[in-house]
Amino acid sequence: MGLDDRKLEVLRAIVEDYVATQEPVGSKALVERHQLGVSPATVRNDMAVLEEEGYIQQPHTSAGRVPTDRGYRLFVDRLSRVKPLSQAERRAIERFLVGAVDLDDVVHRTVRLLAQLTRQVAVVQYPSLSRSSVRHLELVPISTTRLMVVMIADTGRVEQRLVELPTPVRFDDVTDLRRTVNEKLGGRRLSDVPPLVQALVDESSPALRPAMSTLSTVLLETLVERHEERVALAGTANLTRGGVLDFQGSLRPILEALEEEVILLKLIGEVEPSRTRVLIGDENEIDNLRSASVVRAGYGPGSTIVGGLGVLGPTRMDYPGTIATVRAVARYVGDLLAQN
Amino acid sequence: MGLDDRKLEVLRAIVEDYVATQEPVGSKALVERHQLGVSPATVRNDMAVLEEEGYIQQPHTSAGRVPTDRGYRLFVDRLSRVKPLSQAERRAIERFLVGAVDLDDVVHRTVRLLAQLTRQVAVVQYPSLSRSSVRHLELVPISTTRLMVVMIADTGRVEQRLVELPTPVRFDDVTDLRRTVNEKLGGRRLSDVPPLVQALVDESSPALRPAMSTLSTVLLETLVERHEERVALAGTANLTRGGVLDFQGSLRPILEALEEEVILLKLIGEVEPSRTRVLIGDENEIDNLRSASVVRAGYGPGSTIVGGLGVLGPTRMDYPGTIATVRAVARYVGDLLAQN
DNA sequence: ACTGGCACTCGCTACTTACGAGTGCCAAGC
DNA sequence: GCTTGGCACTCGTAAGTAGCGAGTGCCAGT
Repeated sequence: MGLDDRKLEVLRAIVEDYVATQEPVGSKALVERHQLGVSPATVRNDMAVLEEEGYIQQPHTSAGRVPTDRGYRLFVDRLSRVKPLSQAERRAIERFLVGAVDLDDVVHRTVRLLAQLTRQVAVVQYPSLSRSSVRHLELVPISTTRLMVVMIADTGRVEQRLVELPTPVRFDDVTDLRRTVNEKLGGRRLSDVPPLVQALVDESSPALRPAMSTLSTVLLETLVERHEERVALAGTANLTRGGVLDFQGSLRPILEALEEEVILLKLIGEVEPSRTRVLIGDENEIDNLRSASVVRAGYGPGSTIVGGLGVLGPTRMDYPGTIATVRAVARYVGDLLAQN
Repeated sequence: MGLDDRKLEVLRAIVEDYVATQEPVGSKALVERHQLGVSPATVRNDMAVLEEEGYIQQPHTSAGRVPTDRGYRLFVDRLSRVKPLSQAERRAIERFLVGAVDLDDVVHRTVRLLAQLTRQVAVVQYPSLSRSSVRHLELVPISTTRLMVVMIADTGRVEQRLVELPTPVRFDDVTDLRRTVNEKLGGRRLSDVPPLVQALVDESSPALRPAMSTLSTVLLETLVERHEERVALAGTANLTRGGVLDFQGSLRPILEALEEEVILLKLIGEVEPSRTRVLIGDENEIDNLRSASVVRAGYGPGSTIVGGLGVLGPTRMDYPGTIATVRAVARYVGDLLAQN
């Protein structure tokens, strides 16, 4: 498959023009807007080859060409030049993130920032508990048979949950329980907690065993099984930009997918070390999102990764710009977390 | 304005048919589908009057009639028969809400339930802090200059926030601080807290005064100013039902409004004692939502109200059904909270 | 290998026509 | 005096037609 330099150049031009205008691009317009140094007829021949190879496509016989998912993929992998952030963007990021008081605050600001900068739907995963360690476990007696357990992770995540005890406990008992769980679990990675829990019960004094038993069940539920992961979402209104043309006619499936936390996690949470990842249309595993693209990156203090963030938009998307923004925001957030 | 019984009956029929079919309803169809006992011509005369009074409207000269906001209002106020919940709905509510472990859990389940039952966008406000009392304030030392303050309200709300202290404190100091704040603030209504805070600082020992000072600033910020109120949202995908016909062409403004927590609060949070409230189209204060209707109710244990919940949908909405559902869900949630 | 020329395709717009649902009005009837 | 059947009228929608033009593929010439 002979894709010489000019053909690649033509593909790049098609992608750029189509992204900018949202209209199928023809040979004549291409030659006019880019300095390709050849005639429309030549471009047409190149386009015919590109179409044969599946990189572009005609919506109807007598229309211009539109990139296919495969075309975007090639563009992203080999043709897109890195687009440095504008000064304004850098400033926006800093202004937005400075003054966050809280992990919650950081996450919310970040997700809104991302949505605003990319003009797309933004998703930010909270630092994953499975990649966090227990900093402290606090037990707050609410009544003699009720405890509020608060887990504070080194990533700043805080989870709390009410525990209904089978037997009443006294104040001193709570102190006991608190000391025990912190001794055993403090500093541990969340993912290492489950096997330790049984020991927790075994080693506690007989009188406290029932209490410790329910307590540890709840701990497991809360920390490992249930809201293990959380996400924040913003910018759904951006889906309506560009008419209903993107997303093959209906926002329905997209909105439905975005309602499911599980799906968002799958989308944004499966980050591999330090790479920015782009999923284009069909490459997406979720059926409802086959007409969308995702750009995601991992973030975390230093070079470790504690969570993912990214955006979702039409396949017809400004990839270079979006990738640059997502990457930059991920880095800023990582730095911010490192300061704690 | 002579709106005799038959005219009202005609209006009701128009609303019901239009809601069901989404199409302007004509005199002939009306007579066929409802037993009005009169001829189409008579109905036409009635419709002319109803139109003159502003209750209905013709999209175009030669089309049937469509209710106006005013028409829906009259319908809701005087014409709609209460529609009892189906057995299936009752069961759904119970099944959905049983087994909630947590306030967060309750709110999330509720909002999804509401969205599913009404097939509309659902909004649930967390129990308002301003209507809550402090049950307990926990201070967890993270380092010598850092505290995690956790506030547990009687409504189940839990708020936490990291505090950066100006001076290092020892473990005993934290115990002191904890005792003091709980003595002064425990059991107080959140709305009564601000005036008490100054006393808190004044009465603490000189050594702890700087720490107490920042602590109380943060308390004020967290409890009163900042996330004072929170909301959960679900069912945005339901906006796409019925084409883009509802909402005068674009989902844009709606989605934008739903992104703003402040707006959601205004929408759902301003509940007055025990009444279910319906806002139709223009009655809505938020410009972006002028083409939508809101049905909301307050909820809380017993007859007190701690928060609001409701749904948002097209003005062309099944009001009786929606009202019944919102009311029922509010009651169930209230009962659930009462059990704590 | 590139280019200009050319016939061809086909979606889009504009225009016309036909249809029919729905109306308002009026004169007749209960 | 309300109700009713009749009837002319309006007007949005659907279907059909024509012309335009962007864009193409192909071919012969350089």
